[in-house]
Amino acid sequence: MPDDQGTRTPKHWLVKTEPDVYSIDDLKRDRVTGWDGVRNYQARNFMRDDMKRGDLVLIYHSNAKPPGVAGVGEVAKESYPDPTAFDRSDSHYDPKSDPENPRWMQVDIRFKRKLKRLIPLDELRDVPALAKMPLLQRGQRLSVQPVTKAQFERILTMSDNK
DNA sequence: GCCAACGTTGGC
DNA sequence: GCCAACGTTGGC
Repeated sequence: MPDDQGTRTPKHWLVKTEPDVYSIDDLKRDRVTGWDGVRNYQARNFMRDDMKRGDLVLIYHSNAKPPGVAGVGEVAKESYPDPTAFDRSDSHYDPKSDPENPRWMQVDIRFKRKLKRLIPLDELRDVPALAKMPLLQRGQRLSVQPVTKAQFERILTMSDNK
């Protein structure tokens, strides 16, 4: 039986953003934002096929000092074409993405909350229960990735219990 | 700023 | 379909 006939259990995700470009504070200010600019097929497929309204999302700051999980959002709108791919003036412009047959898709993410403190990457690495997170696998660079409910909740605990 | 690890592109 | 060259990611 399909698990999403109105009773689908929310899934959990982690998305990366460079805070110099777009931070958790920017998301807090905007309340909802289109998660545009993703130009990796595997990440796109997660957004296009698997991210559903109400899914919970860890917001991860990459290329930061330190890098780490900064907050929580939720999927506010499911997959639709990424308009930046059609915009010649945008740094993510892709001439191969045709509005008639869009190559790149995005979801909208709504701000839920900042963590009480940023959980640095180093600290995540120290937790055995998180060892299998895609984020912690050597060399991986996926900017949209699934996490398990247990991993998600564990990270929230790390923030809230100190 | 460096560079290792990836992903994509395009010639063949 | 191979694979070298190139571009990007992202921690350090």
